[in-house]
Amino acid sequence: MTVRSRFAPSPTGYLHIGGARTALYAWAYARRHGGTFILRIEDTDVERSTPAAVQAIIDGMKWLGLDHDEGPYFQMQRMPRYKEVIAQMLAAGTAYHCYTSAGELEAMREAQRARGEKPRYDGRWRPEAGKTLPAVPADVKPVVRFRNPIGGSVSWIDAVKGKIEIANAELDDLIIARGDGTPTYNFCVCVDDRDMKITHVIRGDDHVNNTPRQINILEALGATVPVYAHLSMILGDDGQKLSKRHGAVSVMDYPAKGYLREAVVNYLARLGWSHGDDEVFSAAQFCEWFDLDHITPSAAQFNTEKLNWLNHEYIKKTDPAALAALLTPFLQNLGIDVSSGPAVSRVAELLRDRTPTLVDMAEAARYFFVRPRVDSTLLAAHLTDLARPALAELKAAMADVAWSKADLNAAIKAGVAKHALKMPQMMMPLRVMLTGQTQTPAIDAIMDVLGREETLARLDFGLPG
RNA sequence: GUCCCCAUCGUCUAGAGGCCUAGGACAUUGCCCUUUCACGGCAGUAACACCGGUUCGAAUCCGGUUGGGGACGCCA
Repeated sequence: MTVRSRFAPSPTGYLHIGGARTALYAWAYARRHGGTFILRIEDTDVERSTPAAVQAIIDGMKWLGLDHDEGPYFQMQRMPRYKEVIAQMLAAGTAYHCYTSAGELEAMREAQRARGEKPRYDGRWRPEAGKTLPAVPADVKPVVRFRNPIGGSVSWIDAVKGKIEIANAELDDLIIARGDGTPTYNFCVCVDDRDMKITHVIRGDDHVNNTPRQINILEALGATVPVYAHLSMILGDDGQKLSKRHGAVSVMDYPAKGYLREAVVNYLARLGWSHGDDEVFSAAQFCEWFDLDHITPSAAQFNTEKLNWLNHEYIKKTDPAALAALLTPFLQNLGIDVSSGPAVSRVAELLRDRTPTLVDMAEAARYFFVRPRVDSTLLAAHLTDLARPALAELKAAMADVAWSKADLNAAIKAGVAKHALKMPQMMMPLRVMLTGQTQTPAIDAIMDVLGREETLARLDFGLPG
């Protein structure tokens, strides 16, 4: 059997982190088994669906590197097909017209809730042998309802959660076509999954309750029931549910915040799935390893600190030239003119080990391109009278020292030795004068990257004579 | 209210009856390295929600309790 998996988002907003993980898993499963990954846009909610959201989903998947083999299919373009199937079901008696108005339905639910019952349709228009149906009202456009089996139960072996069984008594006759004739979600999913020969449905946890209904419809259609794998939700950093109000983040926020694709994919892959003790692995490796058996059934809390760590791991491994290309837009965002300073790759190489995101790196890189304002109090805290003559001598010596890290280092050490200073007494004032701060990479390396002219220019600050 | 799901260190997780005095990773603490800060290295703190049962033996199986989450739309 060839695996056919799908990602079927509804285009009502950006691709959020939970959706991204769902897509990643469905994609990886297809890749793992040499199968087909299908993108299907579930846009039957005309009110809320937008072309911008479709684009956002496609952009998000593209950034993550999740390529689809088929689609995108749009449900709105499959209307004739749905109507055809509805007509067949009506003819076969697996569906029927219901003239109960929306208002009546609401009242019914209200009464049921008041009685402490589970709200559901009471089946008043469901045809039964020997049953007299109400008179058809003239002013109501009927909906079409699925004729759900009455007795017994529906069960399936969920690839993540194990066996789940739900009594048919819990299910009512759901609406599969609205008064205006447009089909509804649960029905479209069934027709599509059947027509597209989906073998594995990997989707969010919130669909567990829809699954028995879909299985019933699939069976009424004479279709094969796919394997279901329901993924638990991702909680926010604070353990709260992710929602629009509560930091539901778009995947595209991550590149904007300076995260690397590899890190986000790796993090998402690892959030809710595991392969022994492996933590850092590529998308390709993930595709080789991914299986449904090692997906965690419980909800997972997003942990930005771990993402930061992972991102840093990837940044440390990225070569300076590639890093420079990634970093440059972030520098420009800070209003930095990259042509005004050293090669970005040299800066990136120095900063690589110390900054977990590209945003952090860009901020840390500022003084390489923009001469810092040196706080006199800060300088005074590190510049002792003992060091002044040594620094002045050093500056003079630097006019002709060979401009390499090693030679600069030697010159500094010579000064330290000659004036019987401790290393920090020399290093710290240099650091502050050169960068305006006390936490930076090695001083000789900074000078090397900054260049003779710029270094000497900066050493004018606060130095006597 | 009804139904469904979930439950191992603060967090992500390993674990599919003995390999577990519960392993890894992030975070955290201490030490080392060091030219500051990092990086790196080493060490430490830290968990099987609770109660019963099955078994020679349970984190692992079963039941219940508690806690958390989800679903009950002419939304998807």
